[in-house]
Amino acid sequence: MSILREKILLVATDLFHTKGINSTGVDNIVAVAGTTKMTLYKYFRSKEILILEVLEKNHSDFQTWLDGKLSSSKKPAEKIQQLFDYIEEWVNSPAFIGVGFIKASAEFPNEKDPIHQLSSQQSREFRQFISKLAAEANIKDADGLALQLSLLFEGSVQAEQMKRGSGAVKYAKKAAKILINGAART
Amino acid sequence: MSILREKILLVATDLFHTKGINSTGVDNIVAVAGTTKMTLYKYFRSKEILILEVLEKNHSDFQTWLDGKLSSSKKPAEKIQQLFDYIEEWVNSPAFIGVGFIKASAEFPNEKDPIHQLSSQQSREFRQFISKLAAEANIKDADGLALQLSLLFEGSVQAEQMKRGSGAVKYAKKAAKILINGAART
DNA sequence: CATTAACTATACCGTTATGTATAATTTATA
DNA sequence: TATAAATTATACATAACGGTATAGTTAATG
Repeated sequence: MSILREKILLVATDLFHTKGINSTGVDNIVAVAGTTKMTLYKYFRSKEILILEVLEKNHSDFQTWLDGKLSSSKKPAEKIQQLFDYIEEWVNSPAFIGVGFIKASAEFPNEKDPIHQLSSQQSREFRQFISKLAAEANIKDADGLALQLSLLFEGSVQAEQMKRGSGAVKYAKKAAKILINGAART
Repeated sequence: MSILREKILLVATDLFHTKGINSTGVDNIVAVAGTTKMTLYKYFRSKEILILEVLEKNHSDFQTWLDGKLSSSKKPAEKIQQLFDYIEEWVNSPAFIGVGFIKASAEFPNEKDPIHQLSSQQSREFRQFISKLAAEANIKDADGLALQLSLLFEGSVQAEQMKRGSGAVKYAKKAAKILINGAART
């Protein structure tokens, strides 16, 4: 609702990705967002809450975007085939800055940490999303294929983080097609 | 050479992985290592230098271990096939705590940062190592296959970081075999 | 116009961070 | 034992961190 709240979320998202989460202070965020700490703490009780909300927004935004893209294909078998086409489009878009739950799990390695737990949950949700696509395409070991495709996905994002413009997704896409076709035959 | 120097490197490695790099202070390191800051700063000019040395030791230790394992196989075609067997052994060993350059690149996203640059370099070196294995096994697109296998590797480590004992490597191994066999036929 | 809500400005608290200065103390070695 | 090197102990400097308190200011709304 509030314009400032949105702005803070937006700026935090950007700074977290370009500078790292722990290396981004709230002073830094409010300065870039053009507001003050009082306003930030009015909308977010703590920095941890802010981080969690940023993660949630990122993840739901991506899922919404991906759902929209995939909804154009009617046949399930086409959907899973096109998954990496859209991932490639997304990763190679100028707006791409990384995947929140991958970075967050590295900065908050403790499995008891709420931030780590949310990251882990989002990673699992994405894998289940792929598994559902695979199951609808009548692939027998849907979970197994989904796990493999998620490895390619996370590996690609990791590679892109190491070196922007690495072109890793192109090869991930090729690998994905091979794995999907292999799984479909069983 | 110095016993304290080794101890500091060991403790820093452990804390960086279990708590994160930016969340681990030098006070914390020296307390666990049973020494003082003066000694730490005698051996390492700055925390950044310490991080870089930890990364270098991690990487060379892993490469040395992997080289040793692979040297038992004489035939090149066997080596690339066994790569993920050893990766699985390594990831599932109790001593496994993660891959330094993956975490470091997440905590230091700026491509100009020396820590990020070293991470990126180590990731590239590992990929080239796989590529050499593939080339020796007479695989045509050795670089392409190496990239794909490295995606599976980094994705697996990422998955294991999200949830310890995920069993992701088992499926990465299966995927690797499919991709290797597919590439070998070309 | 008056009231209320949203927002800014600024100073501050306590803690922790990296890194250094200084002096005392242990350990090794000639 | 005398000397030098390694290590400890401790205090400190400086800065940044997350978070709060207080007061002032703007903007919307009845």
